[in-house]
Amino acid sequence: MPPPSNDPELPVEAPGSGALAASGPAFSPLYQQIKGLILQSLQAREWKPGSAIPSEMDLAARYRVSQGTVRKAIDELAADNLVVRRQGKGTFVATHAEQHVQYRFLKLTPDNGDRASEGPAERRIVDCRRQRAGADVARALGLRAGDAVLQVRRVLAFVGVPTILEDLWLPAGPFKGLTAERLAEYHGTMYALFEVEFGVRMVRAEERIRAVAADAAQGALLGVTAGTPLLSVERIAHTYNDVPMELRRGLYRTDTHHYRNELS
Amino acid sequence: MPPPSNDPELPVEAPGSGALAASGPAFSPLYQQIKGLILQSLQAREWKPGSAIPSEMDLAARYRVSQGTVRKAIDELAADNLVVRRQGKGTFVATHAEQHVQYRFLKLTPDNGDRASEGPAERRIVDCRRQRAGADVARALGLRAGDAVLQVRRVLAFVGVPTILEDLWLPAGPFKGLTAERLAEYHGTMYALFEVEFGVRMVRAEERIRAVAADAAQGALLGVTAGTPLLSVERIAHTYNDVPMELRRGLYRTDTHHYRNELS
DNA sequence: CAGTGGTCTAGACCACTGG
DNA sequence: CAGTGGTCTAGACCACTGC
Repeated sequence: MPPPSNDPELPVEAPGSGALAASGPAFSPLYQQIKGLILQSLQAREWKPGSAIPSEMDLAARYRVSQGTVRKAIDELAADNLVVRRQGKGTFVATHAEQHVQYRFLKLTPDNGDRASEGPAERRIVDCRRQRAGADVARALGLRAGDAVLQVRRVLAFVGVPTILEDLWLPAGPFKGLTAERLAEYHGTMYALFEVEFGVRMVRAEERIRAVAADAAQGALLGVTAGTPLLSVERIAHTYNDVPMELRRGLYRTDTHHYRNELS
Repeated sequence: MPPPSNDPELPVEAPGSGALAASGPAFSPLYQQIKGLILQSLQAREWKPGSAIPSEMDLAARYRVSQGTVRKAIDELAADNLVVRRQGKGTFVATHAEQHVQYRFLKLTPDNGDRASEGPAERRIVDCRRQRAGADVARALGLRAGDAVLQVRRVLAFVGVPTILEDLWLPAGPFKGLTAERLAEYHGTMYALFEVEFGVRMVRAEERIRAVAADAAQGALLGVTAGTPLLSVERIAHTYNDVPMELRRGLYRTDTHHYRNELS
């Protein structure tokens, strides 16, 4: 088979033939384009979280490229945690539910032992209300001030000790129908619920961490005295295409737990 | 060319031919073995930090494998930040010096703008002494309690504001001759100095983060009142082969800066 | 222009999974 | 056993760098 040869179903081809305008089109390799196409199918929920996507051979046939090219595209999707490869079985759409790694975004770990040894966290929904976004929340979520948002407040406890106090803000549109009851009923992480009930899959997040002093109300909920140093973890979680879909502010007690991070 | 065909210079071949004992040898692909060989050369400083390693073709010839196999090995080394690829130029041994990313392991960022906009940190060595390792330090560094270690204390300031107070412990052996003077003289990050002066290249680190209250002495050095919440960042940095070579405990002011982390 | 890493293909074979 | 992802090869061509 001769090189790519502009087949149907293939998007534009960008390589450097022909005179280029200033700040040229910036060559994009084939496998990147394939990655983009697969990404579109993921966003469109053509394949559901947890289920298998077509085999590399099938995708190669669909896009009229070699298996190796599809492979490289999937390699990157797997590196981005959008997809999970399982030898002998297939490639699966990543999911927060049923994933070995529960609490994928929670980096708090008990000082001795791992999180698994603690058993599941005990969760208590303190509050869940609909309100209008302030300037900060609106900016973080890409909304306009005054747009409707849902605010959730909850406490997580480990082996009976309240350890995390979290406030979440979600855009009201995509999460229409979320109530304290549904949050309380659901068994599994919040992000799993978002996937299953609202079709919103969180893909990436960034956190800003600070040390703060607990105020009286926060102290009461966490069982510490006002003034106790706490870790403030402000997180913005994104769906596909880097669209922000959640603002979360956690206050972590760090007397028996710590935030663990790997650098390389 | 027929498959691998057991040439000289190649290490053992593990594939699944022949009867295997219980808990079998666990098949190791060729490119992993090549990666291991290149890693050995890196550790042996066969190629110095910042200089180029042989081209993929040369390495393929040296190890009697195809270019693609070398490529995959180097891909992983690059993903581990041990090596940097530069198209058209070659593949280079990664280095803390002369690296675009100054302060590769420092995740503290000003609340507005990036670290570059602040200009270089002002560094002040408070102390540098030789002492015996306590139990904690010994355990972290893989030494025995009582072994000689160097302790360094310093303060980093940004635009005139003292922001970080750090205590470091280093095994005395590999860092023989390190003094406050040499630390003060050196222009560049500490990890660059370790590379250049002592041949110790830090490759990976893990951090445990907590919120603590400043005591009087710490507050004085950082210009805050006792009791101010600070981020406590305990880091263990490793050289090749996951050998721990530094224990560092930083106290970060987070009134104008934050610890930034990406999750995926 | 030669040399480097980067992309793409095609085909063979291996390891793992499940029926 | 067939089907999947994983490895390895060989060769062609492309994009980037520097002389």
